[in-house]
Amino acid sequence: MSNPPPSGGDLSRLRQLNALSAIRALRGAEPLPLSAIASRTGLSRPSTKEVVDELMGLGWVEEVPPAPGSVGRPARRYRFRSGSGHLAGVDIGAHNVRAAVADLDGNIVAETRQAVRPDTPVADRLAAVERAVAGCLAMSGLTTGNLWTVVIGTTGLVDRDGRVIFSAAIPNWSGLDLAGLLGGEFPCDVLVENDSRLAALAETRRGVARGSREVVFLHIGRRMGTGLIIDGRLHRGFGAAAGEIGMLPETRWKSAITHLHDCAIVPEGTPPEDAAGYVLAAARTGDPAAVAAVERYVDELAVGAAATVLTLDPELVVLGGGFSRSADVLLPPLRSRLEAVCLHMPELRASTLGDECVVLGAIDYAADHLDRQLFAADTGPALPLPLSATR
Amino acid sequence: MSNPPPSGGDLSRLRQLNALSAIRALRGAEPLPLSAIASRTGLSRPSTKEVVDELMGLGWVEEVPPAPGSVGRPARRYRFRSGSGHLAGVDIGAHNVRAAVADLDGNIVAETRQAVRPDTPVADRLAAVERAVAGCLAMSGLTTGNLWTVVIGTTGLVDRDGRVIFSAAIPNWSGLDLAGLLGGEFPCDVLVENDSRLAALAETRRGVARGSREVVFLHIGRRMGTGLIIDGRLHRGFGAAAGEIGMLPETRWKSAITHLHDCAIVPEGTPPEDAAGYVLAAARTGDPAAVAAVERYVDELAVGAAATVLTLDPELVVLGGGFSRSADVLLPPLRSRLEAVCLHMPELRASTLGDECVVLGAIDYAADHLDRQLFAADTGPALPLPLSATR
DNA sequence: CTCAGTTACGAAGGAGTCCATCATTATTAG
DNA sequence: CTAATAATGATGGACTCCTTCGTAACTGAG
Repeated sequence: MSNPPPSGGDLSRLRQLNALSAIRALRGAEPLPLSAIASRTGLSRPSTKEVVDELMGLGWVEEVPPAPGSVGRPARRYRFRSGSGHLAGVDIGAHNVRAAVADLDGNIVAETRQAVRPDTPVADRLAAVERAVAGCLAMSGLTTGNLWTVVIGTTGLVDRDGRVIFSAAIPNWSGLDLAGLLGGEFPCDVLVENDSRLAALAETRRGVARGSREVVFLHIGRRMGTGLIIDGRLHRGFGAAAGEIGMLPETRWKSAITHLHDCAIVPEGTPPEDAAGYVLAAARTGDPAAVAAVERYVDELAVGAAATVLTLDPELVVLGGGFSRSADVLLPPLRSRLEAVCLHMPELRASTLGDECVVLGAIDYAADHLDRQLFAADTGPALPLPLSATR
Repeated sequence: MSNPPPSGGDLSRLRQLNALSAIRALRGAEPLPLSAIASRTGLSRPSTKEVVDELMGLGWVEEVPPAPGSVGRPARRYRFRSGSGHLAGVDIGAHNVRAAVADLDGNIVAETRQAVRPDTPVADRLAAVERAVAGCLAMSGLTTGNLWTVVIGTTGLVDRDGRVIFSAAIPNWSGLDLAGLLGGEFPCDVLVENDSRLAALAETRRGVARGSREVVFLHIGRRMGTGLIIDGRLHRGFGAAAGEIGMLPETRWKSAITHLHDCAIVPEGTPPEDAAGYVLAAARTGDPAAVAAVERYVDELAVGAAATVLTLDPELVVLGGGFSRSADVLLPPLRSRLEAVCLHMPELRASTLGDECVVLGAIDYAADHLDRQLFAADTGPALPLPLSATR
């Protein structure tokens, strides 16, 4: 008997809604005087005062000194206490384990990186995760008790309980119950998500896709993957397998990289991980063999990209991943391939976030999680949260 | 300066929320006594009474005679006045124009069909639309004034303003401003949507996909198309071109039908539109040539289906359209093709709604539109609606 | 330095909504 | 006809929000 949500309700519920409304007005904004909060929440001035006082009592909001220099009595200013809690984001890759800690507004306060190798044992990799987070906390004078949410990004498919269903990039990673293993280390929610999806999220929040609600993030590198933003939110799919267009043989995504690796111009003895970069660089200078190899590579890339774009009809396609540094070489041919088949051609842009994009996306996902807890319109009490304990 | 929504607000806003909560409890349910409404809305009994009285005054709710046969004072019962407004759905196809009128709960009260031909001039087709709707209204003793929303479904791409961007099935249909042309005929919102999408919606509301929030609807027939339900809602895409995977040459969707048409077993002189049905029927009896033709057809169908499924990872794929009557023949080979590539295999089901599915979907879309107007949490006044005028 | 002008603060009174409680009423079972 | 049952209707109290008005603090001109 899952009743439809109460949604309306008590007087106290109204107060709660107004408090959330005030938080929403204050989040990520400059310190605001009461009158500004009032106009943004639609409340009257006295009511706003009462709400803000309550939020100050709970530790959600703090007062800052008034701004001088204007005529009239100076207005008291308030701001969201973004430092009253913190979020951690982790990126577990084959070669690196990155971590970052941010405040509740998503501003990064510390960041660390640990080098690992693809064959690093699982236990060591997990230990590296803990060291990376501990390092961030130490750098910012925090403890795990200050963390409200931890988000882990990793390669591979992750089910909704935080288990790695399948990962090709890290040995023995498949089947690992990441949320379970790391959940014990932190006294808060620990969420696990696919890395490409988190990167996609970061692009819509602080990257080139800011403001777009329908975005396809195309991860191009030694492996290819996609992250989908639909209606402004991460799309996971029913079985957490959304965006796996590369499984379709017709896309040839798994073998596409060979067009770059096997290019004749690559000097003998180049390490395999550098070959693609070499060819892309050569193509930029106009080397005919390199250009031809890139064209063949993009031919393959474009099939899966077009399938994704035709299915979803996004506003924007963002190129990310290791090869996105060579976007100037890749974008024009990709654009012409897509234009040939797309009814509605999306914009194409290259990511500018760099290697931290997954960690940033993890932080953004944690912030979203907080928002969901706070603003879920149809849930019961939403306000207390850890704060009541930490103040 | 689009302010973030007020979301909280006034006392009257709280009353409004509670009124909506009561409507939600009453919608589509049996007549309910006050105590049941109270427990579903979370309100106290006296408050519920007040809210329901107000809703009766506005015409949203009506009282029905108490149910006898139980001990104690009989409880007054209330129900949503689903007949206080009506919704119209229209399906404009190449061969038929269908219309239906339903009450606010989506129960069909009248339905009509007009035969047209692919080469019927645009003006005549539009006239048929008006006759079809007028017929429904006449059958149920209504006028256009009783309509709260009209939804038109049609083949082709439809932009968000209700213009047909492109349609291959109906000549001179491309570029037509359907919403503009038909909007003048009705004193209410007129929405236009792609027919496959509406069929998909109908499946999730009253068909085999009821209860699923991630659904791919595969329209198979002389033309192929898809309708996507993501997170329980129709996905249109940024440029209204979502689901057009058939544009990708690798899917060969446009030529797939020839495998059925050109099958050697089709008797000389069979009209083209019956050839496919003949082959599918023959395949059911085990005719080797027919089975082989169907296999080849499904080979082509499966590529686009797999691309859509891999991109979205739905819970369920519904086969609809003319050929879905032959689902027993088509499903097994399609299933094996998908299982070969899908990481997470969705369920496969055949539609059971039949030819009215687009009209039903149009009605459901109209009901959704009403819901959005009513329950949009973040909008200002939501309650008045046409009722205040019609009571 | 003083005073007018401006802007924000704070308190008081009023209105609307919700809740808990209790006496009353209508029906069925025996 | 009486007892038991279950819903109704009315009263008073609590809470939140709004409007209004007098007061406080700061700027800038004379």
